[in-house]
Amino acid sequence: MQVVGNRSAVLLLREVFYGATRFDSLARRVGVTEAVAARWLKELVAAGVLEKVPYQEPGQRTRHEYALTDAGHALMPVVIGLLEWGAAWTDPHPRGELRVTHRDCGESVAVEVRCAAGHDVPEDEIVVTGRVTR
Amino acid sequence: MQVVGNRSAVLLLREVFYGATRFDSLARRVGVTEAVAARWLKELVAAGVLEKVPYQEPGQRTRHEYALTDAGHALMPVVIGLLEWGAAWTDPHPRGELRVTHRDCGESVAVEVRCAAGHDVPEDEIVVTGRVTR
DNA sequence: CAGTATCCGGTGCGATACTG
DNA sequence: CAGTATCGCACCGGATACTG
Repeated sequence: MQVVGNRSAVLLLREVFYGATRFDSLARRVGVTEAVAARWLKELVAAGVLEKVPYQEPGQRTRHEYALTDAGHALMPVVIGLLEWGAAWTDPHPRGELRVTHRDCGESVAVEVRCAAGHDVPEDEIVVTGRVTR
Repeated sequence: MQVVGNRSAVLLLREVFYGATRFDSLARRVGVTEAVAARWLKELVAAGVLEKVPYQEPGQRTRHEYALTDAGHALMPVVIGLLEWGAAWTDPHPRGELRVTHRDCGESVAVEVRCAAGHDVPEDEIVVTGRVTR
């Protein structure tokens, strides 16, 4: 929650997932000031979910882009789940159709809960153990 | 993000998922004051992810418990995904082993990204369309 | 057990301005 | 394009006290 307990941070993460990589674009798309974007990007880098990758376009000066680390990629199911939930349970299609699809077959993707044995696990078959109900 | 952009709110949601239902227990387990718990529980009820259900134990006075609505249940994959991520990428096992398992087979559960055609979708096969990269 | 009321310090963030 | 610096207000949330 230290990482993801903040609105702006999650929104920034989402934009990187969408494909935005540059500071300016991220700040504008999330709708925060540069100061705020700078702060949370720094925090996300410190938390190890984003990293600044330098790159060079021919004839251009060196730039760097924000990219997901392994830990960041591992968070994407959560982002996708949130996306899905928003689409299903909040006001419909704020603007413009957004689609998340499988490149190879064109079908839309969704998150599912499955067990290690491969079963689809409906929520009422989930058991949580090891925590005291004080 | 209005619903889930807040640390305490997500933590409260998690505790309900874990099985806590009563005000007192929720506040204590999340580690916030009653005032804070009251505020976010109210917000979560207003957002339609929790509801207060009255119940009666024989010989006891009427009480009510907080329960997940359909929208709340739909958020659980996100909570589970967060749980999983925390277990995999942050400091290990803060205290006490917590396990999330499939009741029918005992295997641990995880969230997976799949497409409507049933394929497992690795992250690099995910395509996001319909959003301008300004 | 289930909250409500008040006080008050910390922080999130917008606005604005400036730097390489 | 990629930030940093400062100001000021709104809001988050702890401590404490009180109610049904």
